[in-house]
Amino acid sequence: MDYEQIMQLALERGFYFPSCEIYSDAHAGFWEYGPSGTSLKNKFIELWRRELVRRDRMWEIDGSQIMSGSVFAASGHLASFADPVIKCKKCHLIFRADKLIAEVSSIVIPESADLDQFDKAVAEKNIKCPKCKGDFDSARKFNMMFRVGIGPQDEAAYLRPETCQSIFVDFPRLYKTMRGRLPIGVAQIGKSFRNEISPRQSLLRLREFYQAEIEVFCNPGRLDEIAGFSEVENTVLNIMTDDVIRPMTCREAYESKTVPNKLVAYYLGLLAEFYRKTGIDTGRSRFRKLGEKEKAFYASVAFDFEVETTTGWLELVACNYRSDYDLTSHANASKEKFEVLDDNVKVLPHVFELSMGIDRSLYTILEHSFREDKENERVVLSLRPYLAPVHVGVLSLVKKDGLAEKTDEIFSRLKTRYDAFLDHSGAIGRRYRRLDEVGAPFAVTVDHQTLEDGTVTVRQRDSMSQERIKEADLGSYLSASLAFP
RNA sequence: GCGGAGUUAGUCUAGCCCGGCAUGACGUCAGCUUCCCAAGCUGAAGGCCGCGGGUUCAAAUCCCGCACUCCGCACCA
Repeated sequence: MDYEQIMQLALERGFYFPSCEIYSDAHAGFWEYGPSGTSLKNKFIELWRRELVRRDRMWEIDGSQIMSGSVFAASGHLASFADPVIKCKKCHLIFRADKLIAEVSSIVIPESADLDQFDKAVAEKNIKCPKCKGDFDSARKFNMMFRVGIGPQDEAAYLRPETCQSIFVDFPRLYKTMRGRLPIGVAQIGKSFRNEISPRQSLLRLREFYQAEIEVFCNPGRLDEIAGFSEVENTVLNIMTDDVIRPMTCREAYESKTVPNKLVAYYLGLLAEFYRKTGIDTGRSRFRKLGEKEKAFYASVAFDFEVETTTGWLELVACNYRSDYDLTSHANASKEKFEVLDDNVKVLPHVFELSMGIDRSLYTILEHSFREDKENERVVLSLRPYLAPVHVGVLSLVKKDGLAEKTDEIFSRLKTRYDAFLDHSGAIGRRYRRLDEVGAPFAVTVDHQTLEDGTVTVRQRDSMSQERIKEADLGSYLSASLAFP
C-alpha cells in the first residue's frame, strides 16, 4: 500500500477529504474528517483515555483555542515561533534573515533580535540576493501563529500553536482544587494551529490539527520514585541512539541510563503499550533520542516516537523533558505562584511532556491496517475491532420472505450500543466487500434459517469465515469481541 | 516561498499536441434475477472539464493570472 491508495480510500469511504473543497479559495492545510474518520478518531481517543489518562489517574482538561498574547509572550512563541525573513525585491525569493546574514558575512544576529538589526547588517555588508543579485526589502517577521482580533478594538490574541500552554496556565488552579500529588499528569485533546509555509500530504502536515498532550508535573528530586514502574518494567522499547535501534525493556533502558530516570522510562512504556493496542506495527517504530542540536530549546532530554510509513519515518509523538522552563516563565510573567508542597517540601515542579499528533497517528493506523487481499479480490482494513468505524454490518441475505423485516428488528436492537450499519440491497458478497473496506470486523447475516431456529451467521472480516450463533446471544458476542483491551 | 509535474462525475481515466455533441471503467441508486462472498440483465442519477480573465463564430483543448494536489528544495516547537 502507499500514500495514494490510502488517500483514495479516505476520499471514497468518508475518512477524510479537503476542507471547503467546493470553493476555489480553499486554503491548503485544512482537512475534514468524514463519518468513518470521525468514528475512528473517537475510538482512538477513547483508547488513549483508557491507556493513559485513566490508567495513570491523570486530569483531563479542555482549554480555549484562542489565548491571550501574554501567554505566548511568556512561553516564548511571540519571539521565537517567528522567523525573521527578508524578500528579494527583484525575484521575490524569501530568505531567513539571520541565516543568510550569518552565511555571507559571519555576523551572528539572534533570530529574536529587533528587525532593524537585520536591515542594518544587510545595508552595512551590502548583502544582495544570492540568486539574482537583487536588493532586499526590509526584514519582517513571519510568525507561525495565527493572530486573531478580539472585540471591536481588534485586540491581538492567538490561536494556540500547541495545546500544552493551557495546561501550564491552568496548573495552579488544578493543583489547588483537584487534590492530587506529584507526579501528576494533566492531559488534553484539542486543536492546535500553525501557519505552516507549505502544508503537505493531507493529515501529515496540517495548519489546523489535533493534539493529544500530556504534561506530567513532577518533583525533580524524586524522578526515580515511580509507583507504577513495575507495571511496565518488562515492556519493550525500541530505542534509537546514534543511528542504531536497540530493543530493550523499560527496566534495561533505565538501568543502562539510556533514558535518564524511571519517570521517563515509565511514560515511554505507557506510550509504547498504547500504540501497540492501536494496531500500528510497533516492530516498525522507534523512540529516537534527539541530539543536542535537534532538541527544542526548552528540552533537556527528548525522544521522538517515530513510525515507518510509505512516506518515510514519521514523528507521531514528541517526548520532551521540559524541566521548569514553562512554569518559571509563566510564574515570572504572571506573578502567579507555581510552587507546590510535595511531602511537605516546597518545590517548583518540572514537566515531562508527551505531545501526540492525532491526525498522523490515524493516518498511520490506516496505512498499517490496509491490506490488499488479491486472492479474494478485496481491500481490507484490518483495524482492531474496538477502533473500527463500523462495528458490525447487519445484512439480510435476501429482502423477501420476511428476512428484511427480521433484519430491521435485529438492527434496531444493536444500533444504540454499537456502530452498526444496516444493508439490504445488492449482492451479499458486494456488501461484505464494502464492510471490509471500512474495517467492520463483523457482519451479521439474516437468512431463511434465522426464521426457523432464531440463529444468524456472523462473518469475520479477516478470515471471511462464518459461524452460526443464536440471535439472543448476539449482544454478548459483540460486547466481548468489541471490548477495549 | 522556489523549481518540476498535475487538476475532467464519488474514484480512476480518454479527449488537449491539431479548438467543433465530454469518453470509458469502477462505484452509487431503482427494478428483475440469483441466494453466503465484487455474477447477470434493465434502467437512472451524477460534470459550470479547479477558479477567474483573454483570443475566437466556437475553448476541456490556445494564451494570461490565481488556487489546490503531488514530488524535490527550503522550512519544521
